[in-house]
Amino acid sequence: MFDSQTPPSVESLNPEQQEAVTHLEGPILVLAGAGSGKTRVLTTRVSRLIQNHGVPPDRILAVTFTNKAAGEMRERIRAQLGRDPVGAWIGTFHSLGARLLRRHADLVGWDSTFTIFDAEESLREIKRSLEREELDPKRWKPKAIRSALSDAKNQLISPKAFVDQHADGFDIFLRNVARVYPRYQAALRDQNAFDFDDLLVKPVELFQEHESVLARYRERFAFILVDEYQDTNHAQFRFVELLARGHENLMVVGDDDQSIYGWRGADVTNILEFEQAFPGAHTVRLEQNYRSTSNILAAANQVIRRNLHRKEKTLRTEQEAGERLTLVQCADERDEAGWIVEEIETRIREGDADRYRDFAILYRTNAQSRALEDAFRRRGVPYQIVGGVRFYERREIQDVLAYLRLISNPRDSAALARVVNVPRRGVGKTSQERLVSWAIEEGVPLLEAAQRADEVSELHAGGVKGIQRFAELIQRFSARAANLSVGPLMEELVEELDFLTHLRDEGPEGEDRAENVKELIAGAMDFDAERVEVWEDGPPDHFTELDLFLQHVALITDVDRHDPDSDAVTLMTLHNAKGLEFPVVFIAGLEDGLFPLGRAYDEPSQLEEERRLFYVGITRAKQKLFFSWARERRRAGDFTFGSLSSFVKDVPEELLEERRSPRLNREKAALSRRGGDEFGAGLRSADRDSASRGRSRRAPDPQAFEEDLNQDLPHLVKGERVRHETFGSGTVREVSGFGRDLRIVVEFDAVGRKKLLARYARLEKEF
DNA sequence: TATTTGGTTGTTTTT
DNA sequence: CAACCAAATA
Repeated sequence: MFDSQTPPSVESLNPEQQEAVTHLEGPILVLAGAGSGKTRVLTTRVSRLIQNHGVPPDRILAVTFTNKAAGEMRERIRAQLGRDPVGAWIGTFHSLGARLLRRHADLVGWDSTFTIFDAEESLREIKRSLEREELDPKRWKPKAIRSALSDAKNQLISPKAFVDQHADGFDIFLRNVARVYPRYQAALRDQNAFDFDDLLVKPVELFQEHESVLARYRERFAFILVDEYQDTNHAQFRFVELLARGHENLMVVGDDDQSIYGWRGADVTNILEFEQAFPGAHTVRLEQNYRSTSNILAAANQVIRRNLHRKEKTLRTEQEAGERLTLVQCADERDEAGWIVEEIETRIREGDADRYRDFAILYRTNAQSRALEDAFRRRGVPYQIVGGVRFYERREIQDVLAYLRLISNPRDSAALARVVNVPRRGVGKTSQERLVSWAIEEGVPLLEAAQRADEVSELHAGGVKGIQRFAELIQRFSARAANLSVGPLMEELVEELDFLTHLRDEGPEGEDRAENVKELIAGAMDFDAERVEVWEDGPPDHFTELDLFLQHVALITDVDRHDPDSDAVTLMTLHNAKGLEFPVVFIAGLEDGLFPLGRAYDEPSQLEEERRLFYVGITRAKQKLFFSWARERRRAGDFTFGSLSSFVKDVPEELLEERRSPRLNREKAALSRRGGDEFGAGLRSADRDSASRGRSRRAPDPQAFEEDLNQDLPHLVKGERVRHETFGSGTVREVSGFGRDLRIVVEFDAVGRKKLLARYARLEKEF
């Protein structure tokens, strides 16, 4: 579009875009609706700052939501400028945080060769902390603790502050979190590790506690731009605020209607109250959509206007109406998947010049990908799944990475624990425990203890040998890492461990695992440290390429790995679809209870977030949008009957074309032919398990399903008196959701307030 | 110490 | 219907 045209022209931009692009100094908020060309605005502004205003690229800081977006931004700026904006910092909050910490870790009490713990590793560490506090990980769910810790960190609440606040509080859960937090944080420090949240929190701490450092970066980053501002949390806000105060040359771009990360601490008020936080801020609204047909856009507008808490805006388009949206009713998730694949093939066959890569299927939960994947496999249609079981989270990948982590950071005990017995070295659980306690007694790092395993009297001879062999190997590779790049290093390591053979011996999945490791090595081979880190005056010599590689893989996401050039249908969650666009989009699983999720009915604000997610999904589509839902779906092992999502009911009828899957049509026809006698040989194999439960005998009428769903649940009303088997008598205080997800809050006379799922609680009315 | 078994648990969404 | 984990076995 721009090619290498310089200086970047603003003539092809609309007046609002021009206003944003040519804005020079002071705070500015760009409310950019979906598909309104915000990336173009961001890149053009950066290019112009450099080209027309002589701003040196290294005075610019741009924050994006994904690494991929950062890469694209840099690429487009390069295209506009005709050269790379050398020295400009463009990246995600997390990668920029990591970069800062590489330089200043010592100031916050860490070492610059720190390791980054992913969510899984941090969960293990929390378990260890729980055990050390003698709290039962069964009773206190590590995941719940992790999310509480994450919330605390995102609120910039330090361990000390958290303890002050909750250690003597009335909430037992928070009291326990207060016991774990300091332990957990100390464990991270001992291992010279940060978790994801620390990458945001610690830079803020760094700035707050070291004024001169802050002053330096304030001075340096004379222009700051933040994309997807609606999804920033408090820590991120502080990060930006600290840097921008003073010059306040801050441009934030976002859309409150696309705020979908509230559950992980994102705070919409950041965008809603930007003008208060930065008085005198200029505001520009981009409401002209360049992406979707007017039918699609009209649907999006109608859906989102049901939300009460938003900045009023309406997207416009000059595009023609295009096809109507299609709503398809299916029998179950297999039928749905089959129908989608079929439809894709039909559209390609009929040659609307569509390629596989023009299609995307979006869904609410990762679990839904399974049925879809099966259907694509069966039909031999190329697809790529983004998310779900993430590549870097696979066990074999994590194992190889754990070796590398330990090689790079000898204090990483978590990594040691993970692989000291992989492949088997005869070092079982008890040996490991003995080694750990010896290390603690002697006060030496775990890896040193491993080297001196022969001094640990309680260890068996075989164990000692295994441990020492392991420690020796790590040491040897640490030395190699200094002057060997990652690819070859990893290859040598895997070779030495005979890791691929080890994997292949494991069973049927072994070959796949071996392939994954090969892919990892291949990736490491073309790893280019320059992509991760730009050191103005060359990399300090205590960093190896390995260190940077590990940082890179810790922060890479699945969306980053999405390859838009391969000709395959994209399957991903609605969350992952943010910022992307496709000519044809399917939104699958549009049933109440699934999308919106049942528990979203607890809180109006949660329901609004779900609706924004739906809005994000709709606005991904350029030409054609499909909705699908299934009357029956297997979820968590058992069958669920569903009804059409209430969200779809907000889409005006005249925009919708309704269809049934061929299978439903056949069943319906068969049914009416037999005049209501539903017994028979006509059932297809997919129905058999449900038939065996005697369910598919019922007329497949959605209304009937709905009623059936509720029939054995008591009809409960606020204020009513009920009786529970164990809790005794109480009064109904709150009723939300319906069907399977009917939830109630009961104030019990004896035990107080409880949240219950009616499905399980077996409440009886009391008279 | 390693492997198998059986029971439990859980499904939002992710940097 | 997983995947994960603890206890029971080989």
